[in-house]
Amino acid sequence: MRPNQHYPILKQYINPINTPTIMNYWLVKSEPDTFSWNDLVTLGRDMWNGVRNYQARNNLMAMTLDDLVLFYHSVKNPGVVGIAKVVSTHYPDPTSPDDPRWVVVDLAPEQALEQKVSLASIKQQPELAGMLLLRQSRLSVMPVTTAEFHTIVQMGKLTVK
DNA sequence: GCCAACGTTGGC
DNA sequence: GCCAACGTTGGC
Repeated sequence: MRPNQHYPILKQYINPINTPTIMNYWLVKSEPDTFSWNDLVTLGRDMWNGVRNYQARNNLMAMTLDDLVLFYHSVKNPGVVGIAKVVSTHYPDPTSPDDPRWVVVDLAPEQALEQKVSLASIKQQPELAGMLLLRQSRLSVMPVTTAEFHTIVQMGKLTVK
């Protein structure tokens, strides 16, 4: 994936003045040993399956097409490593065929951060003190505010001109 | 490897 | 409805 290949699209999304529709921002966690950002890049698209928590499930169900999603590596050197995009809204999780409670969305890689935004640096950034990530450490799918999204993107060296 | 946080289960 | 026991997640 060429680093700035998608930059013009990203710029459109993260500039509130030019945003064509209401955008939602999210954060999803994955243990890189299980499924990493590079795995998503390699696949080009992935079904985000396996969520078995109601709060996380409700967040998946609230995602709309083209929402941007911070991709967070948990456990090992935790931090945000990339930006993904919602390319399919929720549908039943095929990995729980006998349990209709659970859903998936499809995600595609949008843009790798130039620099990982570590959990430690998030904790040190006063503007991010209110992040749900810091208050509810076990939640794996969560909303992110527009301001928080901007801050993370800038910390990841994807500054908007 | 340890432990805190927190969600779920099941006894009462 | 309460709560103890237990399992899982995730930071350190």
